[in-house]
Amino acid sequence: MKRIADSTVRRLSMYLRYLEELDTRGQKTASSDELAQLCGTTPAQVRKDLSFFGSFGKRGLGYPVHELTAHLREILGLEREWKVVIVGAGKIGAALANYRGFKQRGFQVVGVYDNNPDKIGQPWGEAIVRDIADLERDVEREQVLIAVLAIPSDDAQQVVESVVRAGVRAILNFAPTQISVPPHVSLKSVNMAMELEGLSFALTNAAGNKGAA
Amino acid sequence: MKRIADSTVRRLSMYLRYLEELDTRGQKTASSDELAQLCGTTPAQVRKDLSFFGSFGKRGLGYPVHELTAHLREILGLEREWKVVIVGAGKIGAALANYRGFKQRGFQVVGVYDNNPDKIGQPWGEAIVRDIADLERDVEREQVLIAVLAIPSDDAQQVVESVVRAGVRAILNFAPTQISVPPHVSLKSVNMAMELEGLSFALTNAAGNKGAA
DNA sequence: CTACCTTTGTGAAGTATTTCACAAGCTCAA
DNA sequence: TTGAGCTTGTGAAATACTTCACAAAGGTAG
Repeated sequence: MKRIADSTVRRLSMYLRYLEELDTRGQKTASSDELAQLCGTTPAQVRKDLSFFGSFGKRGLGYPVHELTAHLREILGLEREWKVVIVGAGKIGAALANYRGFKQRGFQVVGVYDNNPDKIGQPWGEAIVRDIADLERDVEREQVLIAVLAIPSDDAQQVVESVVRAGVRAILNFAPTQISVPPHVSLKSVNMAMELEGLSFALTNAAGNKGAA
Repeated sequence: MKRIADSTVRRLSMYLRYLEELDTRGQKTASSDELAQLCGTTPAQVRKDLSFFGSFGKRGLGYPVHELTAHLREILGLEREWKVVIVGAGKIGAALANYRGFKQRGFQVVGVYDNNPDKIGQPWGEAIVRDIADLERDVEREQVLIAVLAIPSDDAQQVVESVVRAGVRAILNFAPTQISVPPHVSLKSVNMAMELEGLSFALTNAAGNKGAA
């Protein structure tokens, strides 16, 4: 199968979000045009994105909402549960663990870790903060495949290496630093400073910039 | 001036981060190769990115760390202070307000707003949570140009319209929904669900995916 | 059953971004 | 001053992504 662009995957995720909403409302079909408007893209883009994975629509009618929802879930790998560990019991970690969409989409937080003795053992949402010293062992035993890093930059690479050794295959990094992973591990980084600086740039060099989502 | 790609701006931001580090350590020059390795990109990319804005390097030697740092700050619009309001006094808002890099880079949080009566008036970091009803008036009076939205999806569009009316020109949106802004307003969205689903996709369709930063 | 309207799926065209590759410039050493 | 060794800056090539545009279907009304 052809390589799928990252931008395409992000849009699929967005289509899914709005299809679920339409499905809840009982809408039976949606055209590429309708989806495009909801998601802020173009009809051609919607059709092209979906066409990488099959022919889900009916000409003259549009896409069957409920079925397409199921297809997208499958494509994105959301039919199964993914075990996730959160490393770093700070504010970002808390925001993530709190986030409802998380569980809804099949991401099950099996543990929260920190290296601060004041936090270890404290209750934290439904869980209890564990010692980061146990992270590697736990990840291996529970076969966790996804780790979310919400820790200071200096500790990030070290934790990455530890969880990768333990079998983690995907990492979502909130530390504002570059980290490196072996080729078989997927990595996404979210960097708030970068986003804000992007806005600063846009404001500074304003000359009819259109804002991008 | 030619339009600068979003990806380029993000990399500039990253170069800046590492240049500051090198500068602190007293390193005088850095080659495109060194920067590329630190940032996980290629030397050609570094040179091309910088070349959009001028010739900062010396052939045979590399880029002068301290000067380039200053140039990048200027390019990114970080020489001035930007007033920022945070809308939504939840976990994400807290994570942002807490974030040191924020102030360091010249983003000054002038107010935190919420619509929950239990939160309004409560201390929150160094500030006090204000009533969202006052948001529009305050933004206008203080001439705030940047708003960060950390509120539920349903409220997002409405708040956007309010702050845009009040003069905001850039929005960083953490609500997992599509929002629309007039052409003169810049918008960036961070969507954790989307990132995680991207990882789920990568794991599901694993076939030698290289992890992207 | 036919005519007409709508909307998909998709090659081809058009843009945008990244990578290549190399002339030109700077430093240093002798 | 010259030559060797690096490293930049940049058109051109390659690749990636988006948009176009239209034939092929499905639906519906009469």
